[in-house]
Amino acid sequence: MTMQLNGTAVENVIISGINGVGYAQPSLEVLSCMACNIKGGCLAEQLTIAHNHSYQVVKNKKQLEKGGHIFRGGEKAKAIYVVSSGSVKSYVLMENGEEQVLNFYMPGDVFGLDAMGSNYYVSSTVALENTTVCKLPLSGLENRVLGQGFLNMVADNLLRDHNLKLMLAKKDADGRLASFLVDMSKRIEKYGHSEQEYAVDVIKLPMARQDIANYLGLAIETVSRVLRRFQDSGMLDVSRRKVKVYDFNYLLAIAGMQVTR
Amino acid sequence: MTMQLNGTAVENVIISGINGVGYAQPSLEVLSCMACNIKGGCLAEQLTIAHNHSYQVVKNKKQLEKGGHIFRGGEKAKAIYVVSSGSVKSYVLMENGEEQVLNFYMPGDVFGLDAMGSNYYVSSTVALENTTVCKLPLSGLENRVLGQGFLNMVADNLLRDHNLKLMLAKKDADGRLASFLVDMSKRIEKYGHSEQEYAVDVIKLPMARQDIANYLGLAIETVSRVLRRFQDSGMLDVSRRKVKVYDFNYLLAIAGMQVTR
DNA sequence: CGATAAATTGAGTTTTGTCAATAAAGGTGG
DNA sequence: CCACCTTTATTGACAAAACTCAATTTATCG
Repeated sequence: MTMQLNGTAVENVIISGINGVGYAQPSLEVLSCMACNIKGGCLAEQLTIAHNHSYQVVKNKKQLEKGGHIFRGGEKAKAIYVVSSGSVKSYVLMENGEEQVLNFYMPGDVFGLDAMGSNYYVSSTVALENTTVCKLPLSGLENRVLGQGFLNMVADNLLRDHNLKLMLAKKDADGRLASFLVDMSKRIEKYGHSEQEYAVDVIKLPMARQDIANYLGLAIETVSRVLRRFQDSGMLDVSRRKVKVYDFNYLLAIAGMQVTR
Repeated sequence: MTMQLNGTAVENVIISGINGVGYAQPSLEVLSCMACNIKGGCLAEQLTIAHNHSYQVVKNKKQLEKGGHIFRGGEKAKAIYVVSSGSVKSYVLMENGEEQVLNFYMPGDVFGLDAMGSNYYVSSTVALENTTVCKLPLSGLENRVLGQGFLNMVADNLLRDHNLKLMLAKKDADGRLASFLVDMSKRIEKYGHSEQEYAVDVIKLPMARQDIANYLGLAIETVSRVLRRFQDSGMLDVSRRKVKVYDFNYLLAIAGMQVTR
């Protein structure tokens, strides 16, 4: 069962760690890895396997409602998180009260890495929709043998940052929006939403226009206007938070260079 | 002795790994860790200590002339680097031939992390001045026990990226330049250049104006104009690549929020 | 169905980029 | 050591892009 408190449900799933096997508690599996829709390469699995010869592995699955915070900047903490379902944004509050969005996290993405170096989070994270995340305590992480999965994850995070830099340094708003849409499209299909509409390049944006604006360093009006210009060109169709892309190559051309592995 | 080839000098320093001690080859120490001016926390040391119970650790110290490349995007490689002295920039070439500068690396900074996840570098790196770097082969890294130093390093890299995002997302050029100067100032004093002029907030910029522009996503003319405006306000003095800061608090105010540990 | 929030659209202003010319610095060879 | 040349940086005038302010339309939620 789950406990409702402050809009989040917490369930501790304890898995006996005997050489990676032994997932034998069906009643607890509702929110555990077996039910997780992350296809392959979940960091939690990597850390579990690296760790399970001597300890039990505790995984905290948290369900969050839209708008619920996972953690806030300044909080003392030592854990990283994986998005299981839904989506998350991370941000910092500027001195003028505006928020700068640092990243969006989709299923399979790891966030909270900035706490690795210290005991405090620098950014805040909030669910953009009803979301499930998997909490991975960092205590003892420094003494574990880390798998290639961990290194890949770190590299992925750095690559994504590189891409965001390319987005932000790109001078015109068109390029930023195009890059953003290409990135979102890739990250959505990466974990294979099987609904039919995702097969025809339909991008479902979980975040508000203001979030996109704060992410790309643009005014919200500029985001609207660029999307309209894209639509008027016939390249895509925008209806609120659903973007149907008809000419993905053109979108790529406007986006320009992307850094990939 | 060092060998000159293509503007780079390569020296392999082999250190017998016996529980972290045993640095007993004085003739080889010229370019090795003992002579390294990185004060504390060099990643090379961290990896050495973690590794040296079973293998010899080979460190490749490379001397580069200004303009010499450490690696280029697309190259197959598995190594990360630490700046020992001098400075380095990383960049990617855009399809129009312009380069987007991704980062500047000062003594003690680790670069090349984006190769961790694959066998290929995505960015290119070049020395901004006469520079010494320390090469750390990545082969076998995934099976080592990683220390807190490694995690701190990764977290530092992510934090720096966060700060760059804040810089780039900041709408006005003044804020970007101020953030950039604050960041450079901090990173220079971090490793304590002992020359007197560094004590009075003198920032020696190792990169060209065009590099700053490509880094901040601005036109080179805008960089010049903003620096002149800063100078006209009396806050600082610019003479070519030397910036004397008289009112650091005012610079901080213009820079706005910075993410720190 | 109404109220609140989110998104779009328009008009005018500010900022930044582009193009072009000039100035200053650094390197090279006599 | 100096003159020349090349590179780097600065400055000005204009054009283009993006922001701000304001009003309107469209969703969302109770």
